Amino acid sequence: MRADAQRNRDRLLDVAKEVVEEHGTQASLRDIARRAEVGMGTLYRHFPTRDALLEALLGRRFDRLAERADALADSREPAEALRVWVGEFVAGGAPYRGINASMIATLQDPTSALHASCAAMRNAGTRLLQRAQQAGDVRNDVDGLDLFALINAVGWITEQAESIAERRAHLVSLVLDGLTH
Amino acid sequence: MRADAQRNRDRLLDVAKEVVEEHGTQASLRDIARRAEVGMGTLYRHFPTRDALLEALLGRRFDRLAERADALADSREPAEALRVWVGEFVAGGAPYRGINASMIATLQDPTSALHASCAAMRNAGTRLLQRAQQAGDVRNDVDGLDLFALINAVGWITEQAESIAERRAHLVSLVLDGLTH
DNA sequence: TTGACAAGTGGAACGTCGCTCCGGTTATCT
DNA sequence: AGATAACCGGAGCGACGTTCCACTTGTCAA
Repeated sequence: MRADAQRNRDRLLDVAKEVVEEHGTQASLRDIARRAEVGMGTLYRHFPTRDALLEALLGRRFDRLAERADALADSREPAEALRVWVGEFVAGGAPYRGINASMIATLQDPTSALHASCAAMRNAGTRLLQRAQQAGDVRNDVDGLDLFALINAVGWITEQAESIAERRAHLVSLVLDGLTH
Repeated sequence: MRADAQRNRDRLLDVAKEVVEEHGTQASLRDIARRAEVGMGTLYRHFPTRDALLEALLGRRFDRLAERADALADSREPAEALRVWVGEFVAGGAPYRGINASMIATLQDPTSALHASCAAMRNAGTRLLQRAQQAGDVRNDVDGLDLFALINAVGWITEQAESIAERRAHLVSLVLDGLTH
């Protein structure tokens, strides 16, 4: 990649991070290009779809959550590991409004640039869940998709209203209690 | 109201119902006007905001859910009444994609045309919850907002993916079990 | 060092949207 | 029948996502 292209790419990512934290994953692409002092063509050259841009922003976050799940599996009791991970999952999505909707959309679209890292993260969560089930801590009629659906649901609702966001930990706790024996 | 105005209003509502069921609460207003064979001015004259249009479409639905809560309170055991109502709440929102987001937004904006009927419905749900708590069926560290948040969260997630929608009843059941002793 | 050219760029253009506004039309009442 | 208030359609504005292409510039071989 040419040096000027690399500069523009870096600059776009910096600005995109800022704008997405401010306006969510539905932020205006034009606005991002404008703030990066770059034409629309340049933005689209580097990130042909909105997902491609989000992938660069969120992919690492997903990877880190997947790693975190594995680390917790090694260091904590099954039920507690699951609890901690879910808490971090929900809290971690907070700064990026719309991230939960993006995750669900991504997971259904195998062509999405985010698909792989998102699926890997979901699988890591599933492993934590199964471990807790084998330990007898979690009821057996729950699978990874149930877990993923519920934690995204709670993540989503906590970004809809400040009064609900304040209860994030409580809502997570209520839902997890429903999964626990 | 003049006869022609009434005709246009009725026609707009018919078409809006159709289009919203097809495209969700974020449906294009221009599209609604077009399909109703009416100008944008006419649409905005009758429904000055998107909420005003939704109010006409969804208000009755909310009222009916509120009444339903009261009826269930009279005819069922507290825990079962809550369970049935929550199930109907979540299932009933299914045909209108985006309804859960609209409800949360509406509830935070007292100027919204939908605010009153939405708040009334939430209060009806809260009464069912409190009744179940007094009967000792539901844990006491849950309030009406927790309940409302959770059922909207589940409602929302079930409109995000067909594979999740299939599990609607199961997810509702998991969440309710978390509230139950 | 220089020249050719692939790689990279910016922004105009198109069709969409929500929303406002207004000149023309028409139902209704006297 | 005529006046008039209510009602109408759609043009216009500034935003959006996305595509496209004429122009500029970094790079590398000669």
